[in-house]
Amino acid sequence: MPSPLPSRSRGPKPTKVDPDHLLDAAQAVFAEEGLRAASLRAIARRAGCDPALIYYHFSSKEALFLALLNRRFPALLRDMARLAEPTDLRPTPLRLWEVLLIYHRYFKDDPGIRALIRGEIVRGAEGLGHLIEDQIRPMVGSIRQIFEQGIARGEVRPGVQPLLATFFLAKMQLEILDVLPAVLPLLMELPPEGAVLTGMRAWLEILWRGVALDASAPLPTLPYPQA
Amino acid sequence: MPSPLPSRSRGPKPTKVDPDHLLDAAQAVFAEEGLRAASLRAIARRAGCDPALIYYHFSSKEALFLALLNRRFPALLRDMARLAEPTDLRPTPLRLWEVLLIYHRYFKDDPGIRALIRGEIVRGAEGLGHLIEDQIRPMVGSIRQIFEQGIARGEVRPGVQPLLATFFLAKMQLEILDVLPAVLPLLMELPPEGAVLTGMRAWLEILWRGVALDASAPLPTLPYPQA
DNA sequence: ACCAATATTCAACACCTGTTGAATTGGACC
DNA sequence: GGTCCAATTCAACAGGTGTTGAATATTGGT
Repeated sequence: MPSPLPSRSRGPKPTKVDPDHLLDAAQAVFAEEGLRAASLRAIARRAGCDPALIYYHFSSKEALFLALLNRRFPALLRDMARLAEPTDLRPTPLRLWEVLLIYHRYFKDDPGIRALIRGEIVRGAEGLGHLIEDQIRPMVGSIRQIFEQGIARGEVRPGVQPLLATFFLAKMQLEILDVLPAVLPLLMELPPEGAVLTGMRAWLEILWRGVALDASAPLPTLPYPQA
Repeated sequence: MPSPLPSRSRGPKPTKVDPDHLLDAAQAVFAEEGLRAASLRAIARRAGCDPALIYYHFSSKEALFLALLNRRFPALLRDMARLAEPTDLRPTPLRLWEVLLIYHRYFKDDPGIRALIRGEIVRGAEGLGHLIEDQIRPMVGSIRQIFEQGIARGEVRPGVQPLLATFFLAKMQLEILDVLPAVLPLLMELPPEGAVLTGMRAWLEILWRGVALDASAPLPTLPYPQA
C-alpha cells in the first residue's frame, strides 16, 4: 500500500537538545570555519540534530551568533570595568597585565569571536557591526581609563595617547592568542603551549617600557593564571 | 523558424581583456569581500566579462589568487632584503621605520592580501598556506636580522627576542593599515586620512622605547612618505 | 484516556558557488 | 578570399547555502 509509512525518528528525543548545547556546537564550528563559512548544517551535525531545529530555538543564523556574543561579553565587560575603577591603586603595569589575563580568560577558547572582532569590524557595520561596537566601546573605554589614570599618577608618559595605547595593547593580545601558537613553532624552537604566555609576557615588557615614564624601572612580578 | 538565431555577442572583443585587467578586478573584489566570499561572478562583473573568461586565463580561483600574490610579493621581498643588509649602518629605529614604510607602500591598496595574511595563516595551511609561508618566511627573516644587528650594535636590549619583536612590529603594522582608519574616527576626533601615519608614528615610538637599550635616547627624525 | 503543547525531523524552495564543454566570432596570415 | 587560431560567451552541471511549512512523536496535564 502507498500508506505514508510513519517514519520513526520524528518527535522529541528522550533527552532534549537544549539551546545551550546548540550554542556550544555553534561556537565550535564558528571557531573552526570562521563566521561566514560556518554552515548551519555543520553546526547541526555537530550538535547531533537537524538544521531545522536550530530555527526552532533561534530565528536565524545571525541571531544564533548574537546569542553566542551575549553569552560571553557581559561578564567580560564587568570584569574589565571593575579593573578600571579609580580606587584600584595597584601599579599600572600590573593592571595592564590583568587586562591581558582577562582577554586570555574569555577569549582563549573562542577563536570564532576573535575572528569576528578582528575581521568583521574592518568591513564596517554589516548588520552585526553596530552591536559589536556596543560591546567593544565600553571595553575600550575601560582600558583607556587605566592608561589615563596611569598618566595622572605619574607612571605613564604624558606623551602617550591613551586611545592608541589601548588599541595596541588589545589588538596585539588578540594576535598573540590567535596567530602566535600557529606561527612560532614554525619559526623557532618554542613549543606551542608555551607560546601564548611567553608572547604575552614579552609583549607587556615591550609595551610597558614603551609607555612608562621611567623606562628603567623594573616590572612588578606578574601573576600567572592557574593552569 | 527555430533557427539557432546567432547571438551577436560572442567572439573576441575589439579591445582584448588582458590578464592584468582581470587581476586588477580580482584584487578589488578580494579586497571588498575577503578571499572566501569573493565570487568569480563578482570578479567577472567588475572586469566586464564573462566568468568563463577567467578560466581561459587562469586555471582556477586559487590560481587567480596566487597570480595576485606573485604580482606583489617579489618586489616587497627584494626591498626588505636590501634593507636588512649588514652594510646598512643607519640607526636601528630608522631602519625599523623603513620597514613600516615598505609595508605601507606595498599593502596600502590591497586589503585582500592583508586579510589573507592576517586570517588565512591562522587556519593552517589549506592549500594556500604553504605558499604564503614561502613568501612570509623570508620577509620575517629580514626584519629579524635588523633586530639582531641592532643587538650586536648595542642599540637594542639583549633581552629582546628578535623573532617576537618582529612579530609585534609586523603584525601591528597590518592592524594599523586595516583597522585604525575604520576605528579611530569612531572613537576620537582624528580624521581617517591622518590615522594611519599617526598610528605608525605612535607605534614606532612605543615599540622603539620598548626595545631600545637606552630608552631615553630621542628618536631620529623619521622621513614621511611622499603624499 | 484524551488533548494540547512541545520538540523534533523531512522534504523542498530559491539562490549562489566553482567549473566545464560547446558554440561562436574577429582578426591575422597566406 | 579562405583557413586557422585566439578570445569570448552561453548554458548547463553538481553541489552547497539559509530558510520554511508541514508532518510527526513524545510528554504533561486533566
